[in-house]
Amino acid sequence: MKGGFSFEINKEMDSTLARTGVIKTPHGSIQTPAFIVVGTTATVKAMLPEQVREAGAQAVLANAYHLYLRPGHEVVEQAGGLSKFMNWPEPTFTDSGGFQVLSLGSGFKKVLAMQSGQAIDEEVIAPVSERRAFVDDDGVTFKSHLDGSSHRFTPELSIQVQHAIGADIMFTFDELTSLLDPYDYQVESLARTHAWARRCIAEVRKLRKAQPKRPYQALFGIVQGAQHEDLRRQAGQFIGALPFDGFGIGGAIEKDRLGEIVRWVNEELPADKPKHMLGISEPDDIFEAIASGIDTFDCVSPTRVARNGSFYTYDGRPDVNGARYRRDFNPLLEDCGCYTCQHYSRAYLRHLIKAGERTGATLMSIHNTHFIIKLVDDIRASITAGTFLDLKKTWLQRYYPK
RNA sequence: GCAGGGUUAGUGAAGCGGUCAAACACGGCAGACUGUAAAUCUGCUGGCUUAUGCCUUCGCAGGUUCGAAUCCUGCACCCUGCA
Repeated sequence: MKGGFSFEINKEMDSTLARTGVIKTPHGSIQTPAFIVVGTTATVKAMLPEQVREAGAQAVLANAYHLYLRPGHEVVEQAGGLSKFMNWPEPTFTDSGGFQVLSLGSGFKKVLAMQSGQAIDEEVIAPVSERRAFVDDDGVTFKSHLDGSSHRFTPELSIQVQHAIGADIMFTFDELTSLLDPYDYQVESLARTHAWARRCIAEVRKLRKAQPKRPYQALFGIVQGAQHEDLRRQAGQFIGALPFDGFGIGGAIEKDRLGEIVRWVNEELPADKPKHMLGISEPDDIFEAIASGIDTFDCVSPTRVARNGSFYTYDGRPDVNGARYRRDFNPLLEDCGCYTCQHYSRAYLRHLIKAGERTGATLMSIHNTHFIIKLVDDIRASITAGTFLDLKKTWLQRYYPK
């Protein structure tokens, strides 16, 4: 226990790296493995905090870059911190803004999906003239997506912003590369991310010393290295040797090799600290990540996809906009315990989404969030019961039929 | 009754002799979405289809022309003025 933060492992599997545990933070505990719902701008899009809670969420992850731009991290600080500001009295995380190095930089306007074997052409990396984020060794210059104004993020500023926002768990400022960046660039970028990790630690020490009465805010170091085993292991060793409270595994990962890559990293990282995987939530990825030692993970997908009409079922992820649902008065998923499925039909939800009614986004988000959290709850229970591998096999066979 | 204006694909609306199966918007259909520039984006949207291909379409009927959604005549309906 360090100032209200701790991680305790309850059950470890023999045959895989999967485990259950509890992360304790000043705002409460997280039973792991856990899906952390994304609330980028201090709100889970289209959902009230009560609905997020009722869907089973234990924690929310917001974004430093977005809150720095609007409303300003100092506003969140003055409000009493993220939890109080957004009326989410449970644990919170903040991402460092590292993702925006890619999404506004070389990945600007590009699909950042973790697909392998796709056609590789110039279209996949944004030309420099179109980018809104530019990296150098000291930091990143962003052009705001809101008004085009220039902003400079450094590891120090990211930590200052995250500290002001007041999340229980912060991440180091890292550079997220594209899978398509050449090896030489991955090496260069990794060195930069490592230098930044040290600077983040120095900065957080300074802030803790200056404000000793604040609730403890944990800092997780991020491991990069793309799809290269040597780089991933090197990164795991380097970041793992630094005094972080936990770790984030991020960056470009070929979907098919997710489990393998996470295993490399987790073999290098200290086993007794929590591991967060950034940006995943597809069922197969969830099973792979957890089997490879991941304790928590976050993703925009369940809520983003919900707003566009897709909903999770045990048999895949169809789209309610389909004409076949026009007169389908069944719930999205039979026997689903979520509020949406208890009260609304596919026909109604299809109508709401088609009509652009915000309630549609809300109800769809409730279902998808509930579904993914329920899946992770079931996985957690299966690890405890020793049936994880059975669940993994039967669940995935049904969801992804050949 | 007189004088103008109008009638284009599911809807609205461009086009005003050939390059028009007909811009564009919406709607419809299908697909995408993995640390949220995402209530967004992409494709298709007369029929048949492998098609640089054929067939049927621009109120209705007829005509001019090598060629008409585009010009002329008649008819039908709608709108605006004046009666």
